[in-house]
Amino acid sequence: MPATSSPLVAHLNEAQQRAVTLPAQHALILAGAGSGKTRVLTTRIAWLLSQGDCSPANILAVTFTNKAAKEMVARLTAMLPINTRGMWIGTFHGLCNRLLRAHHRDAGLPQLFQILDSADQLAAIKRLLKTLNIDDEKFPPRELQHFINAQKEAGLRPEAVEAWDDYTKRRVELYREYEAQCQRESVVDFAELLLRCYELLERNEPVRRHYQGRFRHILVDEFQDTNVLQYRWLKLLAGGEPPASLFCVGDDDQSIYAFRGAEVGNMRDFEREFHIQEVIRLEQNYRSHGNILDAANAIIRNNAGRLGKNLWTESGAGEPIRIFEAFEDKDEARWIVDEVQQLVREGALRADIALLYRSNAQSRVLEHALFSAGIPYRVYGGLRFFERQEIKHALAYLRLIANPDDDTAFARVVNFPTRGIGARSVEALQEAARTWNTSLYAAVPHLSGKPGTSLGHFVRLVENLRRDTAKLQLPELVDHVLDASGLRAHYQAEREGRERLENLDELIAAAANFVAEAQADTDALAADHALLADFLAHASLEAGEHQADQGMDAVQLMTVHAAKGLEFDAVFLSGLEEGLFPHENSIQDPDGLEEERRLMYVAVTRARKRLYISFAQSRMLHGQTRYHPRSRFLEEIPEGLTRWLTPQHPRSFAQESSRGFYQPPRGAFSSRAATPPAPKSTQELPGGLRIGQLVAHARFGKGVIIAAEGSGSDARVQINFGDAGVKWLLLGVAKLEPC
DNA sequence: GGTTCGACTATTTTT
DNA sequence: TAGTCGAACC
Repeated sequence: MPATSSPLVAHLNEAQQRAVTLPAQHALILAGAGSGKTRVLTTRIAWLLSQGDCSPANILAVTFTNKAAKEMVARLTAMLPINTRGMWIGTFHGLCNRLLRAHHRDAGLPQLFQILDSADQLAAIKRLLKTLNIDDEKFPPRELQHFINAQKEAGLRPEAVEAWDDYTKRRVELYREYEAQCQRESVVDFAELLLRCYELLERNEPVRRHYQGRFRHILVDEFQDTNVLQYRWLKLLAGGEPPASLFCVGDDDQSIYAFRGAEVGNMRDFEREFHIQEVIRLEQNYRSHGNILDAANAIIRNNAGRLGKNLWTESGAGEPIRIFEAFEDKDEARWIVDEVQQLVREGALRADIALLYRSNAQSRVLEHALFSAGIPYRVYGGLRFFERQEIKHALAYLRLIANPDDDTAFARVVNFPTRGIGARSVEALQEAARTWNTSLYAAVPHLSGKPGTSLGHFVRLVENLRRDTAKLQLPELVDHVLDASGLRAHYQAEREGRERLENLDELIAAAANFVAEAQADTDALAADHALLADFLAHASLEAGEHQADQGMDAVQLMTVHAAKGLEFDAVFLSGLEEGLFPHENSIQDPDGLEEERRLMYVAVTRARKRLYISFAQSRMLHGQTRYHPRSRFLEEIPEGLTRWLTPQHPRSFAQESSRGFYQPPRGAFSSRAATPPAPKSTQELPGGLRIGQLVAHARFGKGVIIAAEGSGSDARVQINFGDAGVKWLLLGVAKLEPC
């Protein structure tokens, strides 16, 4: 049967069909925003299976987020009558966890090893520094955490890190100590999951051969987001004899995670190293109207070194992009709220409207305006379920049941709820643990004298928990721990404890849910508390939903990063100002600026029908009023695509000079040095002057008009005379010559 | 052992 | 401005 006549691919466009029906070979699919990427990925799997020469067990599909993995499974289940159970579909971390559990001995880990999330890792590092008596001013824990993760993500163990200066040498030493601590405590951080798994496959030939033989087709989602180690991991798995087919889908233009190690260069490397003959481009967009796509294309064209791609659509041009200039951030927010209300009056669903911004701090003004207007809204970001304090406490007790040597968990709850074990006792215990080279838990018997008693109680509590829960089902186990640990009583006594108690109950529900899903899967439980360990891994690997009432029809607020992969009928993109978007920390560096531009590209392509872009002349930031010129990205949108809702002022001094030859000094965006707002009342200044104009003054020399206010005989302008400083001059008094 | 006060800091974030 | 964190204090 010819490929195109198969019902599986009949509804796909030509490029999609080509991608889906490729023979078993390596492939790179450049999938533009809204081009049906997930559809291609899932249909490809279905296609492979329908061809009859591979079984579900031969498929490995890798994603970055649990959400993406779940969606893939859901779509596949809808598409295929078969069960997806034999397939390995999951996140890099989830799959590595699975491999490490299955081969824990070969990987040098106990079966019930625990997974540290970022917060746990940071706590572990702080504890390490304390034990080693190291000044955390000189080695800031966060920075050290970043250093360690960066090494691991580059595939480097301490002995492989090149260190020339003393500072780096010292950090490498701490990396080594940190590793030893983790090993002692049987815990593994996120980066370690990947590195350990990579090393397992690399060093253990039978294991490697087994998986290389099993996975005939490896499919990768969001390939542009892979880091060095993830790419190596993929190469290793695909590098059997015969090799598996690597099917990578990605979009270099949507690479916005370089700051956390993503390596866009992997796409080029893949193309070269795997001799990809033909990169398939999915350029037909099914999401946005033409004007929006044209704007996105025009913006991203300013980036160098792209793999190249141009989005197009069959739907019409649609509406122009609306641009609004506000006096200050509050006005911007008010205007957005007015427009939102108008849209809702016209019948739009609030949930189809998104308010996007570059950084979280910007949400405050918007929330305030929405709240005042009584519009329901939902903010993405912030604490997630498994990151909540009370949940973390409960999990710490559960972790001690699974593994009492988990010092992070031990330290977290040894005195919570308080049971008279103060900092002194813990310090003494840490000292003992160090001398005897044991975990905190195991060090308790070594302590003699008075501090032993309350610590002894705690150890007995953990022992009892282990014993009493051995025969319990997971939800009952959790329930028992909440009571026996005193957590429930603690929050019951607390005034504001109501919500926390509800969350604890929610944890029991989550456990029940987990058991139900685990039973649906085949995996039988082997050791005691094995299911508990699985549940704990699940809690670490999947921090859960981003809060909030989902049911309600609410306007969606989020950062541009968080919006990646989502789409909305109407998108408001606010704060399009130099220093904010592009962010000032990225402006100096060409690569940073290109990543900001990709971020802008992502933002624009979120909109289906209507896109609003706004900026404010002044904005409250860090307790200071700051004046930012409008973003250069606005200038990159062709004029024919936009409609200014406010008069379009020419770009001012700072705007012109911030690009090209003149780099403003650092801090140029602070209130002192930059451009105050041009008041609406004096947009056209007397005498044919305008903001941004170069003028000459008899005493101060040449300068640029950067602001104006007042009218009539009161009209004043602010001029930046360079060396002579910034002055306010009365137009009626000062003699200014345009030049 | 818990509270309060002042200093400090301030993109983007999944696993 | 506002939120977090650590140290001093009760």
